[in-house]
Amino acid sequence: MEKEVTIYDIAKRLNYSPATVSRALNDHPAIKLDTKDLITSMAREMGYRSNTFASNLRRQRTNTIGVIVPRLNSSFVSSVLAGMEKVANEAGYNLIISQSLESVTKEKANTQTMFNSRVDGLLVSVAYDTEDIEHFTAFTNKGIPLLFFDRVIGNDQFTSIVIDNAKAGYEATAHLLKLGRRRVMHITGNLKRNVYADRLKGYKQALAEYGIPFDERLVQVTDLSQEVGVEVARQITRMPIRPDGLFVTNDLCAVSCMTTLKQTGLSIPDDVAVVGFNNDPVSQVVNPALTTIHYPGREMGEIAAKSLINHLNGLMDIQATNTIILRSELIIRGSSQK
Amino acid sequence: MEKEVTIYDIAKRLNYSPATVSRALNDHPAIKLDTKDLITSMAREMGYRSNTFASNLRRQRTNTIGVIVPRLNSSFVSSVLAGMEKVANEAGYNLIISQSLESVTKEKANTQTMFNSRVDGLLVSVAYDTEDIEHFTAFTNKGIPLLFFDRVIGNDQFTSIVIDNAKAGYEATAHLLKLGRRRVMHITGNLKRNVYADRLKGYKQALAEYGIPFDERLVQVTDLSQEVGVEVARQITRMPIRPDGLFVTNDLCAVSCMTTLKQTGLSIPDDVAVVGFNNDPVSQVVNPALTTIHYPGREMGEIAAKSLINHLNGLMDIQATNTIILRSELIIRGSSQK
DNA sequence: CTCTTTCATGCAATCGCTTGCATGATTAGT
DNA sequence: ACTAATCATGCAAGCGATTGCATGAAAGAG
Repeated sequence: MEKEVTIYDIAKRLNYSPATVSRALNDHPAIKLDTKDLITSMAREMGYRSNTFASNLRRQRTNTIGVIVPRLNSSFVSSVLAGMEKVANEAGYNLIISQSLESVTKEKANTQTMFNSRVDGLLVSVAYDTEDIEHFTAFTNKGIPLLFFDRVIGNDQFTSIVIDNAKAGYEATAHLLKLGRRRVMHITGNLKRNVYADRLKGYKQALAEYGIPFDERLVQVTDLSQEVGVEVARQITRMPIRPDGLFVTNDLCAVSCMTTLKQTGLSIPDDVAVVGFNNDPVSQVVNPALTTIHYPGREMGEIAAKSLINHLNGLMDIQATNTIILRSELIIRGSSQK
Repeated sequence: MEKEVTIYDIAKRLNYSPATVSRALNDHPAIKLDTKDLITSMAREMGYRSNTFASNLRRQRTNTIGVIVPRLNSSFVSSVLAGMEKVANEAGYNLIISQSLESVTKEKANTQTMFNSRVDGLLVSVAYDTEDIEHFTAFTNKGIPLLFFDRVIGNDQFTSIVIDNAKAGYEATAHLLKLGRRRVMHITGNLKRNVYADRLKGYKQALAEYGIPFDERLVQVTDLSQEVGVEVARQITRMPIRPDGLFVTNDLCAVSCMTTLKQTGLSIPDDVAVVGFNNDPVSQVVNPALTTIHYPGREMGEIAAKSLINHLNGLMDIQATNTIILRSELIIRGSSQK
């Protein structure tokens, strides 16, 4: 176990003061070029590594961004994180990531941890049952920037990055209606979450536009799990008048529903045309391939991280921006159209 | 923007010394219970939050674990991370996560960052093209525990957490042979990686056991991407004597290969029986469902994190353990057997 | 050749917390 | 009642890097 090398060691060795060493290492303009070279090369030679804590302690900054997501093991979330990590890493920031497991309680605990870790900023996609945002006020009080993505909180004081969920919901539904479907069922999640509420809005709007009365029995609020898909399929087969279209706001759930429907002898898309959401890898491999909404996860992650970092570096003020909307896209595949 | 509360503020307010406050907050046995209560409640009242940097700086410890994975957006990796996060969080550790994007260069950079961030320990799954492990010696020199999982480096000085890839490879292949298949093709990844080398070993062993000569033309080393799957399918259709079995060491690749084969009119499993690897969600939804090896990602993450943390807390010495092998399992589905 | 700038560097305080050692106050032991 | 042991707390020295201000030397001005 070697001893840790500090700027004092370098200073002593070269007969400079620690101050000069510190400045040289940070490329301070007041230091002669020769000196800088000398110091940096000696630092390398001695195996110096800067002590982030001492530095953070002194400058009151951490170069760390906190990320809170509902769950880590989802294809969408991992794309988002991949995007964030890339951007953050390039900008010299670290990411500390935690999952709320869809519970506010855990979300609050995580928020507190992030707060204590003194992250420079926070990126959040809220849990399934988050209602208020009090646990984030600590951040705003301290002026720590906070940015919501995907699952956002409808609140003017925070910047959000989302797709136009209403438009996506509209397009998904309109697509089915355009194909002549008239009884379109809609399976979605907790309507407190913007993403689901907005998609429902789009669904209703499309119905209205096609002159079809809204039937609330065709809308089901669920947890969008794979089990729910199976359950819904069973219900459908038992219904006296079956829906001829199905818009599920999650691909995994849509797929499990679709395959169950197929097993019971229904034909996709003839009997029921299905549209999912997210463009999860499964949507492409299922048979027939699932029509879905492409959700730009990676881009969302990149933009979220970039916005936050730009703000931190004073290049941009996210307070000024209220909402950033990314482009989403309907991808038509075999589950809705031959 | 409020001012930050420190233990000095609390001390002054209660007429104690900062030392006592510090001890009380850390539940030190030498402090009277009354005093502790008094101090903790005052801390809460004043909105105190401990300064991790000052603390880390002083104790030379970070309570942070670094994780380096090849890529974030894979179903397997996200399960692993989910497991790690859960365990780490419960034990009061933070995770800082970065991806090598399958490049040693980036892996080295990430390693350096982790080193500078002074993580207490490191969990690594190496990149596709990592050859040597010199970039990790800095850790061993400093006595920072290092633990490899999944993609490990065959080196005695490090602890590894893996599944028995040879056994899994054997079972996958033997399954196909047991079904009467005689020309089993094997699509795999870089043989420098233990996971692929071992699976190949298992493949060979099964062949030997069934008295089938090894034919190296039936083994292809690829990057296991979805494109490769398509490519391989094309090759197969062009082959004069087609394989009747296919063992692909990645579900996504297997699935894209399988669907392409189906498109060209071949029947699965009649013409070609397919076995994948990982039990990725896609394996269940594809038609026919893909026979695969269940890879316990979540468990692997949990065990990796737990082992590291136990080691850090002195409850266990990972130096003593060389390899931890998790149970994997062949899941037989329609792609190999009706 | 003297006086003012400019340049390169050093001094020393500071960030907030931890901890070995010292100390005074209780309590226990005989 | 007197000494020893125990307890609760305080003192002060760090941990390593940063930075406003000061300083001595070199360069430029007249």
